[in-house]
Amino acid sequence: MVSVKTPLLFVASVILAVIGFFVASLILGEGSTSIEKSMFAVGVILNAVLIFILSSITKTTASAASTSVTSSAISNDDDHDDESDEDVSTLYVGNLPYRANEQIVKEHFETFGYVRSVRLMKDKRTGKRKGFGFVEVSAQQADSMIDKLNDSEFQERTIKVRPAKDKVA
DNA sequence: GTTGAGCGTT
Repeated sequence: MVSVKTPLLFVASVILAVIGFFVASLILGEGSTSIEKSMFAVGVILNAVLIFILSSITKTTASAASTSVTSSAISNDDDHDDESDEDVSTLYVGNLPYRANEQIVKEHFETFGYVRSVRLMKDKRTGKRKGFGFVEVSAQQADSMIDKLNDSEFQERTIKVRPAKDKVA
């Protein structure tokens, strides 16, 4: 946002400084020193900064409409996490075997209902699975799937299935 | 290549 407009401010300041320097040469006359001309140019730069701040505040308000239009065009999430169509609820599943991947977990959950997506949490550094994850299922079948899958056997382990905290649509 | 209670990611 600001980082995009910062080069513009720099270029504008330089241009205005050059213009201000020559304007100062005309106004102040031949007897003026280069310091006086430079001070005039500094004043022009400060004006440019002030105009930039005011315009940025104005564009922040004005860009709200254009941003909403742009964001609607940007928000084309082609991923599998598009929740705009289905009514899904996220389930927390814990005590998973480390060797279980997302595909086998999804297949196991699909035996009891619709599964939107499966995300098994991994360590950010090593990338190894941490033994729990989140499964987005149909909100209509969520309670039924929890009842069927919680404390059930999966890969020689008793998994825990509960409604996920926070991020609930 | 190991471990075992846990509520995360863009």
